[in-house]
Amino acid sequence: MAPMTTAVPPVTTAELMEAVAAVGSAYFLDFAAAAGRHGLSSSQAKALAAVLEPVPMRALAGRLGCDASNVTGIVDRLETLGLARREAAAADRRVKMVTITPEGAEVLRLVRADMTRTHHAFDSLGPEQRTILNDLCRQVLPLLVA
Amino acid sequence: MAPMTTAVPPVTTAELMEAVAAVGSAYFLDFAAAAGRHGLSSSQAKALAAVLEPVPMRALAGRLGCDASNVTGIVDRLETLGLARREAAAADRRVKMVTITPEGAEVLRLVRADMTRTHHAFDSLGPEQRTILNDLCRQVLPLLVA
DNA sequence: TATTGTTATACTCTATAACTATA
DNA sequence: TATAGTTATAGAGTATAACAATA
Repeated sequence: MAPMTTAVPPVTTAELMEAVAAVGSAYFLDFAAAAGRHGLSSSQAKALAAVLEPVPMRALAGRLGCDASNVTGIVDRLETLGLARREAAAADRRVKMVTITPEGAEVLRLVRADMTRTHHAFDSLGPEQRTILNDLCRQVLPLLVA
Repeated sequence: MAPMTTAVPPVTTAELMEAVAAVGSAYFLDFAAAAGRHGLSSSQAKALAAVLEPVPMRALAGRLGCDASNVTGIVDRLETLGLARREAAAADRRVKMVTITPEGAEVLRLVRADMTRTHHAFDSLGPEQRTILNDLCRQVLPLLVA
C-alpha cells in the first residue's frame, strides 16, 4: 500500500545538535558519577585519561580546555593520590611531563568499567550500528576540533 | 579480485566510548566557548537551555546533574542578568518554577548560533548521514539516561 | 514526617595577572 | 624577549549538612 520511498523529514542541524548534546551530556554524567565512586572529580579523571602517554603541562591544559594555571592544582592532587607524576623533560628543562602511574591506570580502568549506563547503551547496538556510529564520530571529529 | 564481503574489524564498546567521548568533549568545549563570548558560564547556559518551559528548582537540579543547593546560586545569577526568573507554583506553595525570559531566550539563541565548529561539523553531513546519526543518538539515549 | 528551597561551609575548578627559571 | 610552570587571587560550581516553610 505504501510507496517504495516515503517523504523523509529532513534532519536539521539544530535537531542534530540537540541529539548529540543529549548523548554527550548523559555520557558525561555517567563518567562523572563513575569517577566520583572512585574518589575522583571529573576533571581529575579526564586529566588521567589524557596522560596515558607523557604530556607536557601546557599541552595537558590544551586537552582539558582550560588555562595552564589550573593544571598545576589538578596534577598536584593526582600526584598526592599517587595516580600521576611529573618528570623532567630531557630536551627543555622548563617543561615537565605528566605521566600516569600503574595505580592511576588501574583506577582509570575501574572508572571506565564502572560506567554502567554507557555500557548498557552501547552494548545494545549491533555490529553494523557500532561501525556506523564509530565512523560518523571519527568523520565529524576533525571539523569539531579544528 | 576482492571477495564480496571482507572481514570487518569489530568495533568494541571501548572504541565506541572513546569516539563518543571525543565528540561529546569537543561539542562541550565549543558550547562553553560560545557561552563565554556571551558572558555566560557553561552551567548557566545549560541551565538556560533547560528552562525553555517552566521547571521546578528541584527538577532543574536533576537535569543539570547536580545537587539542588547549587541551583539556588545558578538561578540567582541568571535572575540578576535578567535571563530567567522564579515564579510561585500554583499547586504547591513550596515549589518555585524557573522560566526563561525573552532576553534569556535571545541570548541562548545567539550562543547556539555562535557554535561555529559544531555548525561546520554537522553542516558537512549529507541528508542520509544526518538521519542515521540522529536516529542512533535517539535510540541510544533512553538507555544512557535510564 | 516528608519535601522544597535556602543557607552555611569547605573544596575544587576556573581565569587573570604576576612571578621564576629556563630558552 | 619569549616560553613553561607556578603562585596569588577572586569568582563560580560542587556536595554535605542544617534550616524554615509547606505539604
